[in-house]
Amino acid sequence: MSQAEATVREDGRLVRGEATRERVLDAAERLFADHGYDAVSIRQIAKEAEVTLGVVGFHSGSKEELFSTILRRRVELLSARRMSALDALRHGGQAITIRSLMAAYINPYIDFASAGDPQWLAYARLIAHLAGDSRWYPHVKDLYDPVALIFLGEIERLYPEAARDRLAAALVMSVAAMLSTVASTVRIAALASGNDFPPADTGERLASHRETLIDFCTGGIERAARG
Amino acid sequence: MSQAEATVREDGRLVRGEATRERVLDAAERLFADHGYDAVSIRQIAKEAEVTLGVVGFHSGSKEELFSTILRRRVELLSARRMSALDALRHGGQAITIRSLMAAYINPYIDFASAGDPQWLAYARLIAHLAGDSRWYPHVKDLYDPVALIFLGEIERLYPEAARDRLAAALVMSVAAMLSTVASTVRIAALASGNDFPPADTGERLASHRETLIDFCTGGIERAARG
DNA sequence: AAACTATCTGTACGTATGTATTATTTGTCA
DNA sequence: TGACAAATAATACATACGTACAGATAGTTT
Repeated sequence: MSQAEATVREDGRLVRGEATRERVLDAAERLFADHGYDAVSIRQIAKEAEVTLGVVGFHSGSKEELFSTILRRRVELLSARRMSALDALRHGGQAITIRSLMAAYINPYIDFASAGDPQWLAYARLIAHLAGDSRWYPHVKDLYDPVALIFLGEIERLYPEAARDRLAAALVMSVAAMLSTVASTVRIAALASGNDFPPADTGERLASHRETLIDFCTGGIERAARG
Repeated sequence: MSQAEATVREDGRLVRGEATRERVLDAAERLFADHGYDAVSIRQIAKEAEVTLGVVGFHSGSKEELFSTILRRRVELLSARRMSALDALRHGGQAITIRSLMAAYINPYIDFASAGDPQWLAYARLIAHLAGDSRWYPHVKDLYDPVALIFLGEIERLYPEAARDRLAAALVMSVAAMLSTVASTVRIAALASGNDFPPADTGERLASHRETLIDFCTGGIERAARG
């Protein structure tokens, strides 16, 4: 198990060792996002974090615990943003549309990923790795499905006549589209320009694809629901 | 480099060693699809193929060459199906629609993945791993982008007023939705049913999501193009 | 200041990895 | 049938891996 659960003390300064712990988590987050879980060694993480090997284990336990910690570290904030956006829709007076619903789900993710914080961008790209590997599905189920289920419920209210598994499939497809937008800005640019490796300013490009993504998911779900 | 380029000889029987080579490729294909490139060792592949360690290297060269070979092995057939479906549209008399276009792109993939051949299903799931890892982008660019670019050209002809990078983004999103449908049948079923791990009959479930997928991509691109 | 404990260093262990190499077998063809 | 080459087996090698642990260090508390 990982030690050091507390984060800040009363005077606001970090608890002893907490800064180190966060450097380790940040480094691991970046590396896992770049290369995936298995291609990254604890020694690489230690070097990236400018820390000795033992420190990684001390602060983060085993490699799987470290990965799980990274996943959990930001999910709460992401889920909270999504839920508060949804609550704003629910109590906004106007009727909920599928577009406003998808915007409430997608915008927090794109906001965090494109705001300039490289760690949030890394986290966003890291999540994209989870989709392809059924090994992480238990984590996905725990961390991301609860909110997804709530949004799925809202979608069902919009299309009461549509089959539930069609809507569920369409939502999963929307999530895949969202994740791929973050993971594949390079491919999008390459396809659009014909050039091989256009310069990578991921943050800006992401923001520029936000509307396209929301439109795409909106139209996709609408059409999938219609049948 | 891998030896044994020939496949069959005049009498139709396999060239000596070719059966072994295919067992190795099949085993590696399954394992890579299940666990990803880095989580699979050459020894596991050898064991799965019921072959000694040296045989893998003899027939398939290095691990990266083996992976590349697996990717290349089926792409030609997949691309050919897509192109002939597109040609049928072009010379079919009727006007091309975005839905028929997406069906031409998606159907061959879903056909292969759901027809019951476990190796094609493995290949289909393997491709889903490529999207998240920029390390394989050069292969994606060589193997899959050429056909994707042709379809992108057709999409542009349908929406001449739409920005090209919006259409490119929408196409990449469609591909992501397609891949996730194969990779995430479990998650779809879990979200739809509320149960944790519904029984996995991936082939059938895949086929049942075909229309939803095509509808989703159709509606998504339509809406993304409209802006 | 002294005792204490969280944090960090350095190193070691056992195992697994990708690849190369050397024998041995097996099929093929002159 | 005998020679040759392709195919398979067996082993070795250097390196990297995840993890554990004993000792040193430095903040904190009494």
